[in-house]
Amino acid sequence: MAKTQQTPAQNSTPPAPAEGGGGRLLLLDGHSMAFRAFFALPVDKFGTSTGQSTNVVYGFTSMLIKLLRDEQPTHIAVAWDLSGPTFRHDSYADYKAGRAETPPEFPSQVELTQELLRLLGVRSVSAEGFEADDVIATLAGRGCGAGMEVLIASGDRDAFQLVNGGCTVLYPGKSLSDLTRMTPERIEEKYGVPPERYRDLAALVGEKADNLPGVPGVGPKTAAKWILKYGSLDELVAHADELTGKAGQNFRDHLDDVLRNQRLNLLAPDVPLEVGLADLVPGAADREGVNTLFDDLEFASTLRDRLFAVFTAEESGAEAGAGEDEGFSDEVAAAEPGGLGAWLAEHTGRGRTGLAFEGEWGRGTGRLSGIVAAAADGAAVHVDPAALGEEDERALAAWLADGDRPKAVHDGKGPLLAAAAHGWDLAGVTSDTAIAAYLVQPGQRKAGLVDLCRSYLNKELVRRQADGGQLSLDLDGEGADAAEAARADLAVAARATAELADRLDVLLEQRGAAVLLRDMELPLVRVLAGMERTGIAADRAYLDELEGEFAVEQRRAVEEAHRVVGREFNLGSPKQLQQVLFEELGLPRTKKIKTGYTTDADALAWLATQTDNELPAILLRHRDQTRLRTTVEGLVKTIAEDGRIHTTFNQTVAATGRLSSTEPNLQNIPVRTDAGRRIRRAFVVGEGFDVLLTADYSQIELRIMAHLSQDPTLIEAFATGHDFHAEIAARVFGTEVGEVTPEERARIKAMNYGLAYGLSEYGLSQQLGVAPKEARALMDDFFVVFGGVRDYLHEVVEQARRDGYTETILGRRRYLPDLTSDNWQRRQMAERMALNAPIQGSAADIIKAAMIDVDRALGESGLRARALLQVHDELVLEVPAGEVEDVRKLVSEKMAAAYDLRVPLAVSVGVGENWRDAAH
DNA sequence: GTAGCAGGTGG
DNA sequence: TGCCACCTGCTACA
Repeated sequence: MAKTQQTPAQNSTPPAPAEGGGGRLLLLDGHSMAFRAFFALPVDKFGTSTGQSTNVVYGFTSMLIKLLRDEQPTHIAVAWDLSGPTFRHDSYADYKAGRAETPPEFPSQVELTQELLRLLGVRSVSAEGFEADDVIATLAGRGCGAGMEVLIASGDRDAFQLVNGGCTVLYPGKSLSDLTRMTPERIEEKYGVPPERYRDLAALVGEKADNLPGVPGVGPKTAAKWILKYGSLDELVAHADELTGKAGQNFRDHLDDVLRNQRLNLLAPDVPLEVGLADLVPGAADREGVNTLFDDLEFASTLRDRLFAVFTAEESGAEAGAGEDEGFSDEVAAAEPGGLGAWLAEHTGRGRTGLAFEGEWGRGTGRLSGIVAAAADGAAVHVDPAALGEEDERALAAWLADGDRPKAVHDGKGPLLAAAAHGWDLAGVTSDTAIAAYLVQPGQRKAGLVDLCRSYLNKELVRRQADGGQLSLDLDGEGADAAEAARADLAVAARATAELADRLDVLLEQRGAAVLLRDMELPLVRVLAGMERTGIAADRAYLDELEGEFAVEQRRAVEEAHRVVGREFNLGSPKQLQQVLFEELGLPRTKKIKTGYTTDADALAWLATQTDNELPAILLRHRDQTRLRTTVEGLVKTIAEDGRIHTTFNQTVAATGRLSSTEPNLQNIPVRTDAGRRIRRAFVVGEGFDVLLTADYSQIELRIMAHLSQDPTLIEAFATGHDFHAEIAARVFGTEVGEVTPEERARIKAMNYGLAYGLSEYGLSQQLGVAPKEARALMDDFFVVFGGVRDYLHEVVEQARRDGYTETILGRRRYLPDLTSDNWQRRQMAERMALNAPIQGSAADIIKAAMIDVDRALGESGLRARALLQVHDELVLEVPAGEVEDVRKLVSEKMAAAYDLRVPLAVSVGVGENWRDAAH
């Protein structure tokens, strides 16, 4: 095994790179780089929910991506140390002795990293009895011999001895990704000796990590000076007597150590290996395997994107024409002037056309700067809306609006609004892949086109524009290329959309959700787009006035607080608040949170009862006023030029099937307090209309619970009761409705709503301010009367556990894998979700159906009234004076008839000049 | 500049 | 120790 000793140093005569080069060989020292990764990234910040650390795998992968991208090697190998002893131990028993223990989080990650490399088609190499360094030296020597350019990524300085004109070491600095190129010049500059003498220098200085002590008092400076003077360590030894001073004496005393060091730090150039250079060309990556591994490691998709970007780039470069099964064609024709109509007629007559759009949209409007239509026959055409002749524009508009030309889009509401701004309609959309994917898997975090292609087609969608098509300054005259890349990207997106739509159709059919997409979500897109385009009028002057008023109150509270405490502090900082309340004023501690003790409204209200100090009350007032002011401020900022606020409704966010509203969120405008309702007063009826009309479902979730549980008592309560909560209270407490006290009613109401959330007895007791025992008793009383509800709640969780998902009345599923988790907390959480999802989700189904029905009925009856907002169980419409009664009737009928439950769907309607006054 | 937390609004 | 959202300000971090 000790056959290295007699071989000459292989780096003394570097083979010149062959003419034209024989490729580029990248060699990585696996353990060394993995170790660097471990210390570069905090281990406690990188881990999965199951406790597997991932900082090494992440850092290593990240570094590998950078290397592949920057260096574009043709051959790659990663060398690993094996656990057993090496020839160096045979020669020096204390080699590497006294090393710190490897961190416990390290070994398992080395295995994961090796697994990842295997999946990526990158060879790992090691040899028994040798270190990774020796393997690298051997491969580097062979690479150089074959005329290849060699790159070595290693955090071990021993590798410096391998550096020559054709071999560079990439040495990591503080962060793993900034690798210094150690060329002969750089080494000489840094250490004062050429790379072939680096071993001599290292032998003199020693290597602490390997337990190889050098000459005491001799650092790199002295060592370099000596080596330069005598030419080499061998010559230095021959002239040892000439060295003067303490250092010279030390050298003579420690000569054995130095010679041992020199012997040991020589890297073996001829390790027997099972692989040859030809084996180091990366094989095909196992994408599915990589995805599965990344899923297990809970890595974000950004890392995957970067990884696959370099690997697909490599492959497409290596084997041209291999793109038939992988990825999507980016071929696209430019529309011939005047020929667009003919092209569309020729290619889109059969099958569904995938569409992709470029431009900007949001807040109810937009602009298109590019469209690609990818027909089912494989052909694709690019259209630049700005450069469209009259004839082509007519042809395009007609085709887009043609309901008989089936189309697939991805997240089409924005493009629909943008198209509308150009005067075009978009009809015949038979799939929106963003929505279809949401119906298949509503909980998923990211559902961009790239992610969906990966999940459902096992294909990579590779974009040519690095910035994803964002506008960038054209400073270097690459405008033409950028435009071409943008077209290619759109073509890829259009083809991907079409293919995805087909795949998702199959999955939806299997899940019985195809109808949900076709008859509910897709028609709803148009309704939502209409609401966003219309917006709701806002009274800016009134809001300005309101803001001033709230600001004055806020300042007043700040001053009072400062006066009470005796110094200035930031009332908005929970941290400073804790300091003041609990340390300076010594008030009793509240509930613990991550960062100390809570200062939330409940806690402050409690503190106010515990002390004579006015501060808690002042803080509460300050919170209220601040909140109101920022809400108003935010709203004012979003008023568009037309004096209206155009929110954006998101159809694919809430896991239960609800809509959400952003920029601004108009679904959480205050209503519960007087001050809050003053803000609602700012939402007014717009010009050309006379009133806002609001219509909401009464207790829709409880009605759904009655329907789903089929509890006879609950159903009966809905059939007869006017005051529902009092009705239930009477049944629970065994009294007449008229005798129910307000307190009893409040308790029952809290429980009624809590039931659908999986409320615990503790939670109920907290909310009611009673002992947990009392809450328990109340729940028991309730379930004695409403046994069907208890059975239902129990059964819905059990069924979800069996099936893996819950379902709404219209078959909208929510998958809850955590129902079978070993982790109690996660399982509990999943059970509460399972309890709630069918109820909240069915309510969402019902109001969505109602919105579509109302919209259609308004259109068919020729009324001008229009929907503006949806707030989960409420619709807000804008209505001309002459239509109020018709609309009131139409809306309440359509909403009540949206779905046939076992109990009636009660709808209450209000009318007023503004949103506050339209309440009922 | 960004991410996570605390706190708060709605249904 | 109650479900589903969104937003703002503060703080620590890079």
